[in-house]
Amino acid sequence: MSDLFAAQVQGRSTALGPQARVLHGFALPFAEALLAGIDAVLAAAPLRHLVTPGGHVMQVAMSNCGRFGWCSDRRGYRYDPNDPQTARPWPAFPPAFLALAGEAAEAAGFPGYRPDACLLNRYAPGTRLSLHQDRDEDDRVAPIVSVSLGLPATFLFGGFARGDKTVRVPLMHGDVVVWGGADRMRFHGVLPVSPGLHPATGECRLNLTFRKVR
DNA sequence: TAGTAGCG
DNA sequence: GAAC
Repeated sequence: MSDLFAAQVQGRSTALGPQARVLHGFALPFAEALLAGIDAVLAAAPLRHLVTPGGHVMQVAMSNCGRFGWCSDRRGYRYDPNDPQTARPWPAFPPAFLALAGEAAEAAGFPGYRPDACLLNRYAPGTRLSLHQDRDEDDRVAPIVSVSLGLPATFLFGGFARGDKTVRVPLMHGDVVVWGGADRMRFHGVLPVSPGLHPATGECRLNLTFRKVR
């Protein structure tokens, strides 16, 4: 068994790599505040389906909050301080977002985390996100903090080339995945979400992905 | 290659 | 899962 992917369970966390881990249930105490924050963000910056540079409509519905928002269109991927749909700045971080992101990062070995962007993803049943790298940030060392809410999903965590072997990580409501440093540029994705009904979110999975763009 | 179609 |  490879020690990189050995997935050693230590209490309520599972190692996916030297600087990548799953914090099981870490966001549960924050869930109510996070969901309220999501509602507020989406009221100002509605979910939308972005188009990839290849011209395909993404299955995941997205929005953003924070200083920068991740955007995609036929011209490429980028971070924009404004919502292209409204020409207005993205909503500020709800306070609970920053608290959770900082505490989760610290628990995973990244103290002093100060994200400046948060991508909101909504996965309806059947929705997937194909394997990719987060490579549009200037800072490629600061961790990604990914929070799962609602319906469960299977996270794919791979290597540094698309074709590398992937590990399947079951993620439930309240789980947080943190990867940075040497593991920051690993490919990752999400398998199609199975239909279901979750008390917190209804018929969908919600994901918050924090990044440090600058 | 933040995706799909199409074949084994 | 490989090819595009």
